[in-house]
Amino acid sequence: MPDHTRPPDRRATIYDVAAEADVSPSTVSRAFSRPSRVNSETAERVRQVAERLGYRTNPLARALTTSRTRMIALVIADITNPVYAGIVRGAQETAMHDEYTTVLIDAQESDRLERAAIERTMSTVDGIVLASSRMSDSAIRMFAKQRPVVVLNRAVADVPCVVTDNPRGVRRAAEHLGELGHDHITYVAGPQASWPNGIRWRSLLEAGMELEIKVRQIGPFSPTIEGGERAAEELRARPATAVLAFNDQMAIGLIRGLTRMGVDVPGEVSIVGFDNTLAADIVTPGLTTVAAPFYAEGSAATRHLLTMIEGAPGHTGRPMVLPVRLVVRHSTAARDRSVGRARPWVRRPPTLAARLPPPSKQ
Amino acid sequence: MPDHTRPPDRRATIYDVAAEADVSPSTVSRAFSRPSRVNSETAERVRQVAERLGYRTNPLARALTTSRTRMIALVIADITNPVYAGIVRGAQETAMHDEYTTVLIDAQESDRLERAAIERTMSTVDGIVLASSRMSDSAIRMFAKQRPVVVLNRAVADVPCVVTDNPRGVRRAAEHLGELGHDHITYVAGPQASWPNGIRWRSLLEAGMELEIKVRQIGPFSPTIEGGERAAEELRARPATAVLAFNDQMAIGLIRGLTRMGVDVPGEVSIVGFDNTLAADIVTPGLTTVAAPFYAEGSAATRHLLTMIEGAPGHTGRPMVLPVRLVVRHSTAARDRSVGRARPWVRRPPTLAARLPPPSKQ
DNA sequence: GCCGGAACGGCAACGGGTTGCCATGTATTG
DNA sequence: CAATACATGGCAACCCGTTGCCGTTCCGGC
Repeated sequence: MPDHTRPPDRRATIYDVAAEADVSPSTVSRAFSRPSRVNSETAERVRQVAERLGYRTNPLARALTTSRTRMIALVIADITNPVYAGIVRGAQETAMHDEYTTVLIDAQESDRLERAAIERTMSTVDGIVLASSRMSDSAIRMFAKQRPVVVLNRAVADVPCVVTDNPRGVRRAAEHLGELGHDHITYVAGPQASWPNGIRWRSLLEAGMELEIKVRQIGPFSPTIEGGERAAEELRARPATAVLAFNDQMAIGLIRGLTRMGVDVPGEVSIVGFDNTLAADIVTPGLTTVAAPFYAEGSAATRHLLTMIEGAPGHTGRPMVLPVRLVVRHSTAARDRSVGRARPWVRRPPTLAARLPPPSKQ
Repeated sequence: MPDHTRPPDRRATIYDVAAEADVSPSTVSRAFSRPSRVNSETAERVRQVAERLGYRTNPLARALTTSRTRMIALVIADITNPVYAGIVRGAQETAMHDEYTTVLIDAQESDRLERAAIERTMSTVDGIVLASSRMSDSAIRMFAKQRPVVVLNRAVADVPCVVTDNPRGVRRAAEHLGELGHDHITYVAGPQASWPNGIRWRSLLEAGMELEIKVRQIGPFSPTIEGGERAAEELRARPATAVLAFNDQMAIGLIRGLTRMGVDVPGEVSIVGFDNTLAADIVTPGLTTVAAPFYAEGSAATRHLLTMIEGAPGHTGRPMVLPVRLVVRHSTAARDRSVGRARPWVRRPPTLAARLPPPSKQ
């Protein structure tokens, strides 16, 4: 016979409470999980005893039979990327509101790590939000078969997805540059494996067609400040007057690289970024950029996941699309028509900003 | 009698594997958790069958008996603060290396939220790292009684702590400013509840004593760019030539605010920040700042926590101290002696950087 | 006074592993 | 060759709740 007298350091269980309140363990269980199923006076007594004994129901034991842990996993590609802070906040607040706990997994931009981490975590969570997954579509679908999954920032067939309105963002950026007199936009590409990178380029192609603006692409480069600086060097060989960068980090790298080369931003080259991270507001000149609603992304994806967990069918048709907006700052300006198209950049003494030190590692 | 023929969608259990491999469930269990306890050929066979059936041991079920979940909680004060990215990385990589999963909790700078989240999570994790906790010492000690806890960026009696060498960082900053000819340093304070804020000010008092530099404090201000801008306004009434800010965000706000007021940084005022966030390298002029080893902090705290979980006694003597270094950029310069002490700031036309727009929300 | 049904509480079988203890068979030792 | 030790594997209890099912009790209605 199990001995349910407990040493004082052990946490109280329903058995301890049951013994003390002189009811059966099942009654204690029901007093908490299905109060309507038990006499209100009894329930009250049980709750009093539980309180006195410091009883808390053990979520693990509960999960074992209900197979619900009230935990969800949020997988992000790179926690050092500030973009994810808002997403995490949105997801976590939404989850917390429904009394779910969020397990954050940082995949460190690695397909392999991402898979391994998910595999280890999957059985302990009720569902998964994949923000900017680096895994293949088929891998994602495989996970989606075993647990509710919502994909963020990417469209995967047969899996519920939440994306931002990349086409509209690109379109707005192109319009803005067009209005400033630019008739040619260079897209500085990020990682080829990145889904947003692909759709941004395609959207630019389309927008260019409609607005009668020529477009071209250079890259891919790493989606970092260093990547942007490398792109600046490449731009030296094939100058441009208007640049759309894959993200803010790269745009900032471009500003730096160009400025250091003596090219005036926005005087000679206009630059538009993507994401509207805090840094866009700090860099000189302030970066014109397409702002995405990160908090709303995390929140929407999580809310959708929670409804799926509650049993609703995942909406696997078209992805849910969230609106974006263009934030105009000082990195874009009217095209300088005095400068010839063929060789617009003249060597000139570095401007103030060119005295910036080379980027140093954090 | 339990029927262990399983529908194909259910995950395989040790019972399925046992039946298939023609051994008892306990042998399957041991084949994974204590391979030495079972014949190597048998173990191999079991593993093969398990592989074929796609068996994974259910961590919840395991936790129920072992009361080890191989999960740890990492509680941070504010995920939108880039400072925590490195800490999270360090913690997570260290945990992952030992096959632990990290549950990230964002307390959103709220004592209440922090407590509630920990309370809900505590029973499902083996230990907790509190990075910049906003709770009271006694609340922290209470949690520490129930689970292994390591505190980061704060010293709490009777609980293992990991801190950075704030005194040395402040000292190095003061020396640097002293060498540049500054004989007076103004400390721009962050949140009073913040432990680092207190120790930084006390360290500055001490350093000032030794180096014969006068010090004073203004604030507290919110530890954000806006807070820094507000501090800049207050500085107008009580000018300074050298400022040490609680963190980089505030330092950047100071640079902005002062520049907009027509004050030259570093010509008229030298500014030093704390943390060496990415933004310190992006702002113009580049921010001189005290760099903390975030990754190492997260890593060290986690490693210590893991040893405690494995049964080692927590080292509750002096906190573990991690080294810092001063990163000199362009926000500090020799004191401009042509400017009078009493009223150093002359109104003058805004410099280039003063054309910056006011800060806009993300 | 009898009957059907609701309210309430307990029993016992799970869920999926872990582990102390014992039984058997084999290897080692004197 | 007997005695002992060790290697293996199975039994069954246990971790801590949850829940289907059944027995009582009590109530209102006829």
